[in-house]
Amino acid sequence: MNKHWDISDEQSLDNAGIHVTAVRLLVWRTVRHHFDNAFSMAEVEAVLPTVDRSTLFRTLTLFTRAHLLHEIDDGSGAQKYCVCHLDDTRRCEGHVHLTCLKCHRTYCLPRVPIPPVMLPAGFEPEETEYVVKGICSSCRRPAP
Amino acid sequence: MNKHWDISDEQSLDNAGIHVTAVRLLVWRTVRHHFDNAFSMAEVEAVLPTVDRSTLFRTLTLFTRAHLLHEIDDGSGAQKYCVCHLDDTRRCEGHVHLTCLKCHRTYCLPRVPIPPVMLPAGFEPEETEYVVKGICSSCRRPAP
DNA sequence: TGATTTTTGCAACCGGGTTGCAAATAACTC
DNA sequence: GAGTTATTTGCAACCCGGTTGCAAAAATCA
Repeated sequence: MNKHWDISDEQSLDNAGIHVTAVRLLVWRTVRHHFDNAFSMAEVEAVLPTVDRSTLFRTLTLFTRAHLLHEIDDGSGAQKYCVCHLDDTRRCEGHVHLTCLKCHRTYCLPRVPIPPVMLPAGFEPEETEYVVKGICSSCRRPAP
Repeated sequence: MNKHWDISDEQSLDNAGIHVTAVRLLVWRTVRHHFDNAFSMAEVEAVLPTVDRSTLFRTLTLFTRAHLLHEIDDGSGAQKYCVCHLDDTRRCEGHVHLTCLKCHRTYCLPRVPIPPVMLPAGFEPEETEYVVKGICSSCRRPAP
């Protein structure tokens, strides 16, 4: 078992072929441990005010290309990212996402694959986005 | 049979409870007859340079609230709109969309409903976005 | 150590969306 | 039809998220 949560933060960057630097390690630690669901660049920025916006953008892009993160487009206007939690054997893409219209949090459902549909002949699919918008459980029952 | 394409442009605005003005009629005629697939505000703007951006935005928002248009979020960064072509009895929402990564055109598949998935208990769904990104047939076989 | 590559921060820019406000237009009232 | 009020429109400006050019800083190589 060589799952992500068994290896150190430095290791996982290195395994992904990413040259480890102080900033990258800081960003990676933050997105890995600070957020329990999908996050936007602005949210990371708020937690790490020392890291510049452009650096953050380039770092997140780098992580995404290395398949450490995957991008979610939840319609909020801001690109969201989520740490890939599945084993290497299975791509962490192709699953359903939930997004709350009230608190604007976005959740991955990594165990719920996107059901396929019949596409018109001639269209060559590459990836599919399945986002359910609604009210999440924490927003339905407000804090007592 | 009282389908949209049987009644005049003024009529369909009026039927939707929209107060008809010159600009609104112009915009409605354009989006109805000029585009064969989903369009962005910028595209309408390019066709109607006399109409101001803010007016266009407010008009499209008005049409959307009146269910003459529906919004599509295809991940291009720009909000897309599409004329609702189905009868009043069926909502024109809840179908699959295609978007081409090359030409950035977005197509409605109004006859392909979104297959449902099992959602976690406590989440109250309101609407679902199902967008397939890929290469459309016109982009696969380039013009001879 | 000095030269070269990579990474980072700063500044500025871009596109799409959105708002406040005043002018223009339309609708009411007398 | 003139005067008043409400609605619609255009202008300007702003906001936000994303993105790029460039030079300073840091790391790597020789």
